[in-house]
Amino acid sequence: MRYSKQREIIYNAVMNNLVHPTADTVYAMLKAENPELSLGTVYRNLNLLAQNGDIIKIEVLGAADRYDAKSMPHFHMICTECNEVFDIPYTVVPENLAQSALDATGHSITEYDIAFKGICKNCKKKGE
Amino acid sequence: MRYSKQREIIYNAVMNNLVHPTADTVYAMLKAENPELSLGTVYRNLNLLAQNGDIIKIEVLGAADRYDAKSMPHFHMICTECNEVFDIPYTVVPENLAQSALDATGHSITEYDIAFKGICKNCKKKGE
DNA sequence: CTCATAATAGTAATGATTACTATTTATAAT
DNA sequence: ATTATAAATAGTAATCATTACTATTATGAG
Repeated sequence: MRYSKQREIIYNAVMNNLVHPTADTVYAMLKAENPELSLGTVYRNLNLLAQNGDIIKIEVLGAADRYDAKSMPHFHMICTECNEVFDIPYTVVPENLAQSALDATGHSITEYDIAFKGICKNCKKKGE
Repeated sequence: MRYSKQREIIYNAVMNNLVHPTADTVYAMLKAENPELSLGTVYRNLNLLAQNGDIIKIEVLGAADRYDAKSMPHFHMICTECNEVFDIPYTVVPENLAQSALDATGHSITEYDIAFKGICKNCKKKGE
């Protein structure tokens, strides 16, 4: 893979971002400083970086995909009030889940993802 | 909600279908016998029926939503070989998952869905 | 420095789904 | 039964996230 300035700034944008940005968010963040940047380039590089394992891609039901700095594997929860995405540690799910499913159905599970929905800590506090 | 012939045949199509059809599949199934049927009508009624609790809507990451006859709550697994969707019983997941997540993060989980991927029983047999 | 080709910008296309609007139709009231 | 009203439809256009396409630019090996 050849170096490109665009890929570098896209990678940095994801790494330095606290929230879990969508492709469009990354594009908007960078467009001001890089007016010639193309949305297609953002998509292509985010997917390349995710394939490479440099960042991770979070697929969200019925909404735009989000990208995240690479870290421990974890699940995600989307807050139904503020629409922010939060991390849920891997450890909340028992390790034998795939095995349980195999035992129950005969189908071999190679991967699974859990999409949590709820009210985040912050919104709960506000609501009181 | 007022009666409509279209809603009736759409409902029956889902109930009598063994697989988990997409809106487009339902449309294709019915179009031959009902040439004036509109795809928008299929979508609207599938969603109405799902809201009503008469059928269930299965949201699939990166693919068209699927609909299913109402039954015990359960999760779904999509086979990466044949793309068919199979049921995974609710019981493979421990009941306290939402509570574990709350304990670990402070966020209140109101619902969650698990998307399983793997190789189904049938494809596994074929592969041998 | 030169050249092959990877990566880009900009735009068009895609696919699932929803929105819109004129027309049709179910059903409650006359 | 007739009519009136509002819900439902057909058909089409619009939306939104994403990918595909193509001419141009730029990386980096030789």
